[in-house]
Formats: sequence, structure tokens, C-alpha cells
Amino acid sequence: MPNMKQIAKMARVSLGTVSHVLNNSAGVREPVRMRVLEAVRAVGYRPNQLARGLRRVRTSMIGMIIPDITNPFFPAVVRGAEDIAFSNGYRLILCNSDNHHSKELAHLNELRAYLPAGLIVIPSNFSDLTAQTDVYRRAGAGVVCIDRLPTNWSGDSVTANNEQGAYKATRYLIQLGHTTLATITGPLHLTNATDRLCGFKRALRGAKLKLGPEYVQEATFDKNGGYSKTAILLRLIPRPTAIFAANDMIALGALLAIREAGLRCPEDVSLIGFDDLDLGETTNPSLSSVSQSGYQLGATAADILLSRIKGDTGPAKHIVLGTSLTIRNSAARAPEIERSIFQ
Amino acid sequence: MPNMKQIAKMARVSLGTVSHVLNNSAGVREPVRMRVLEAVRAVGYRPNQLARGLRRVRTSMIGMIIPDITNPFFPAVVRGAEDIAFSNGYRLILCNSDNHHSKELAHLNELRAYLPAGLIVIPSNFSDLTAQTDVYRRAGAGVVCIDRLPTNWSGDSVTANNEQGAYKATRYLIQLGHTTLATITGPLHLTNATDRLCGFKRALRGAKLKLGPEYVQEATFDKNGGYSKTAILLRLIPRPTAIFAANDMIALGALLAIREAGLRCPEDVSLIGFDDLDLGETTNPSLSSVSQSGYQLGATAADILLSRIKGDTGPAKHIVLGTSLTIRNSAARAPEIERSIFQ
DNA sequence: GCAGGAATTTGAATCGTTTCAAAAGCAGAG
DNA sequence: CTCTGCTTTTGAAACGATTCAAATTCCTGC
Repeated sequence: MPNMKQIAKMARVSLGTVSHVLNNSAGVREPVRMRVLEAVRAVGYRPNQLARGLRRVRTSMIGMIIPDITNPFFPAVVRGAEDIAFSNGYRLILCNSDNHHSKELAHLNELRAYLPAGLIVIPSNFSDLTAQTDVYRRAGAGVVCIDRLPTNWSGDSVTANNEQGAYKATRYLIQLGHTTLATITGPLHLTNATDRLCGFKRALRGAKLKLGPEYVQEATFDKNGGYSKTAILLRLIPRPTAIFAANDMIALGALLAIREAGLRCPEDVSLIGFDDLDLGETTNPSLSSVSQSGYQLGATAADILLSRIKGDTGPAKHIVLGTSLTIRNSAARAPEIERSIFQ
Repeated sequence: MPNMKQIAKMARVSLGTVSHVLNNSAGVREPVRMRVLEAVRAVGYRPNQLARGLRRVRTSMIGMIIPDITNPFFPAVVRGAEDIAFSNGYRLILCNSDNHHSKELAHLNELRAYLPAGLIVIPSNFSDLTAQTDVYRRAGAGVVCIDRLPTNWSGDSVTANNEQGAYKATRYLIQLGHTTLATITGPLHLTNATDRLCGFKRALRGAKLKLGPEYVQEATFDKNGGYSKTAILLRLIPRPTAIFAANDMIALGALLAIREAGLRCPEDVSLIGFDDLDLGETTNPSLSSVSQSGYQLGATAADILLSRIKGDTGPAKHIVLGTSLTIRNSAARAPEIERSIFQ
């Protein structure tokens, strides 16, 4: 591997000058600059990032801690972050926390030893992230939380407008004539889950609809969660004619449970999900869902991080991305007539 | 940030001794060892990975270059690799190449500056990877290719048994009575695509079935590719009654095209995919597919890499993982009667 | 109690960069 | 020709570990 010393010798200059050329850090006369650049090109020299990082006390790496890349919502988030990072000369170190306190902590602690320029975290909210990331902030590294926020988080953040998205979805169901609604929320210690529940409730209040607490079921953000909680909802009397699922994986499980209960979606039960994953297009019926851009989430977080790295010390940024309703075939008009006959 | 010097002072020993304790690299008397460990615990010291990497000329990072994390097959691969890497103290740097020559090259070149212990690559096959990774191998870093292999690749590799998987799928279709088959292959410069085509052809030969070249369509590995090529296949006379799609994304596009042509799957056209992605369970009809474990692919690659890092200099390993056929509802018996009437 | 060999421990060099104070070069004014 | 104030360039000291030869300590047997 070629190093700076070789470049310096080839260009007949000192180490310092080579460094200045490489970093534009001091006035170097054009002919000298050219000699150095020429030598760099000739041997295909690239600065050793470890040496540079060691000296600068900061590398061009960004730690990204997410729950699980295998969960279909997260790849787009990672991709968004990687695109922005890479095109600015930064690389992503990917860490899966599985929403486990101990793994999140382990990643947080071990990443520090690489002196990353920053961190993008989808927090599990089982650890006090503010305290845990303090050592990063003190070292001048940025920390951006996305998708959901730890309790009391006062740093930079990027989230979707979960409340508004849920509100739109629920209002849409109400406009279709549904009056007996239900929702399957995500784990309520996660802010995106509680925000979506708030949106759901606001829409209900707006339509002066009341709802027993048994119509709100908390589930994990996956197919199993959706399946088991839907089974419960479908046994309620009166049976809900519309379900707002807090994400598409839950909705998928709900679809399964509805079918298994001998009911049809959307004729008997309407369903709306959240996230608008690709797989929602190909289910039967195709899934109406609240769209949010995972890519934008990741990309925006990386943008903020880069601005912090470049020295922006302004107040914490809280970016909230918009949502939109994607209407497909899983929600239809309420089955007025049948209901009046059967109940 | 605490450093070794502080630990040395606290434990009243020299730098060298601290290092020896941390690396078990020399006999250190138990009481001394304890003193050092105690100091380490007291201040939460963690060795600076940059300094360590600089000195050792190798870090505990593994570069992973994949086409696109957003493609539903790859997250499991990455997860498998990350799990094995992380539990052995290694971290993954994730790079998306988009199958672009230039991006793959850029990642290859720039990663080198971080002195990774190894590379896991899903190659685009647009660059001469053997030459491009030579600098890594000369530096003692391992390079493992997975999923598909560059032409003339003689290094370590892990792939699924693509030929066999395709053979199983095709033979299954033949056993269902289909005689007019078609296939949509992936890009034929990728070995997994050609291998799957070989398996398809072998099954045909085994059943003494002949096929015009127009029944073999090459597509990109995505929904659009599947959609457009299926449209072509459905216009052929005689129309194929069964299609083997080289992956599930292609199959998804095929499903769309079949429906759009006013035909039914599986009554009019049977369909089998490859990869057995989760989304195949929820399509209508659910998708029969050849299962391969992306997780295993990634995990095995990481295992091999770690063994190389630990010093295994044996001959190149070529691991081939098994496949199995997951039967759902997208393939059915050939429509014998209708065919004889209509054609 | 001591020599000799083995087991520990130490100290200095090194990895490849950045950075900063100091040195050198240069141009213009007197 | 010298002095002054710039602009360039240099050299050495970090950064925080590892490693190897050398120094020290510890045992064991006599």
C-alpha cells in the first residue's frame, strides 16, 4: 500500500505539503500541487482512513442502529441513509438491535471505539438513549433519532407525521360509513405507535364516535401480532366493520385472520395499514395504507448528520415528514344492510 | 475517552503489560492481570479500534457489497452475515452497488483505506473482481463471493444450488402434466440466472420435451422484467401453460401480467418462482417457489471469512447450499381439456 | 545463598496521518 | 543591498494502540 511518505518523496516535497494538498488546508503553489497530485494518481494513493481518523479523532463512518434489516420497512431507510452518506464520502456501519436493550447498548458502546462521525438510530426505547449517546455528543459526533423517539429526546430527529397519517386513514374509514371501528396498535412504548393511536382517536372524536377499550388492541409490529389480535377483535359484539392496523405487517396478519374467520375483506371487514410496503400491492385484496417514505427518513437523517459534522451547532432539528393515503381495495363502504339484519 | 496510558498508570504497570492483558498475548501474573482488568472496568475502557487497526494493519470490519438492500432477497443475507460477524466482534460496512460497474469499483477502492479484515461480495460481474480484489488478498484479507460468482472466480464462495432448485421446480410442473413450459430467466451474465436456466433445461430434457427459443425470455430480476416478458410469453402459440420464473420478483410481475391478460393463475397458467420470499405467502394465489436461505448464505460467508482471518489458508471453499420446493397455490395441473378445445 | 533458566514486565519503535510552530522563500519598499 | 511582511514549505510532535528485544523478577536445584 502506498503511503504519504512515498508520495512526498516522489513529488520531492515534505509530508506536510502532501497533506495540505490532499486537504486544501494551506496555500500550495500550483506547480507543487500538480506534482503531488500527479504522484497520487501515478500510484493510486488513498489516505489511510485509520491513521487519519486516529489523528483527527473522528472518522468518516456513520453508525446506523436499526431494529432488524429483515423487517421490510427498514431497508429503504438504510438505503436512503447510505446514498447520502456515500455520496459525501461517508460509509455506514450497520447494526441490528432486535429492539433488545442489551444489543442496542452493546452496539452503542462498541461503535464508539471506531470514532464514527455520527450515529443514526431507530431507538428501542428500552435504554436511556440520551445518556448513552452523551459520550458521542461530547466527542462532537452527531446523533439523529428516526422513525420513533426515545422518551425525553431533545436531539435531532426525523419522523413521519404518524398522528396525521393515522387520522387520515381513520377519517377515510369513517367517511366510508363505518361506525364500529377498531385499531391494532404497535407496542405502546414506541412513540410511532402511540402517535398513530392518537390520530385514530382524534378522528373518532371528530366524528363523535365512542369506542370501548376492547376495540383497541396492542400488538407487536408483525404478522403474528396482527393475526392474534384480529382474532380477538372479530369475536367482539358488535363486530368491528373496519380495522386500522398500525402497520402493514399487522394488516397482513389481520387479513389472514379475517379470511380464516370465514369473513371477507373488504365486504365484511375493511382494513387499512400503515407504511405502504410493496407487498401491499400484491395481497388479495390489495392493501390500502398510509404511505410514508422510509428512504426519505434515512436520507434526511443523513443530511442532518452531515450538516452537524460540517459544524452546524444550531438548535435541535425535528423534521416531520408528511404522509399520504394510498387507496387500494382493502377498505370499502360499511356493510349497512347486513349489519342491521344480523345484529 | 480513556486510553491505555491511563489504564497503565491506574494499574501501575507499563503500556506493554496492559496490551498483553487485553490480548492474552503473554503470560501475565494473575494479580497483575486483575489489577489491569479492574482498571479497565473502572473507567469503561475500550481499545481504540483505529489505533489498533493502524498498528495491526487490519481492523475488525468486514466490507459487504451487495446490489441493493432494498431488493427483498438481500436483507436476510446481510442479517446472516451481521449476526455472525457481530457475535465474533466484527462489524459490517454496508455498500450498495446497484449492479453498477463504477459503484462496485468505487466501493472496492475506498473500502481498502479502512483496512477491513475481509470482504463479502455479491458481484455484479461487470468488473474483473479477481483483479480488483487482489490487493485485498495480498494484504491478507479474505474475500468471499456469494449468491452468484464472477467469471473465473477461484476464491471462496457460497451459493445456493440454483441448478438443482430450478430442476425441482420444473420437474414439478412437468409432473403436473404441463408440456408447454416457458421460463423467464434473470440477466444471463449472472451465474445464478444461467444455473437456473440449466436446471430448467435439464428437467425438460429428462422429460423429452422440446422448446422453441422464444419460450425462454431473459429479464431483469424485478417485477417490471417479469411483467413485460410474461406479456410476450402469453402471446405465443401454443401459449405456455406453465412458467418458471427465475425469482419471486419476476413471478410477481408475471402474476400481474397474467391477470391483466384476462387469464387466471393457476387455472390457465401455472407459475413457480425462486427465493421463497415472505411476500409470496400473501399474494393471490400464493406463490409456489424454490426456497433458499438468504440468511444461511450470509452467515456461511461470514463463517468462512472468519476462518480465513483466523489463519486458515487451505484451498478455496465452494459451499453450495441446498434448496427445497415450497408448494403453495400458483401451480396446478395442466388444463388438458381446454387446451385441446382451443388449440 | 547463589547460579541459571524460565517467566514476567518494560520501553521504545512503529503504523500513517494531521497540525502547528518555525524556517525558508519571495516581493516590494527604502 | 537590506529590511519587512507575506506566502510557502518543512519538520516534529502528536493520535493510541501493538510488538519485540531487552531488562527484570521469580523459581528451582544445588
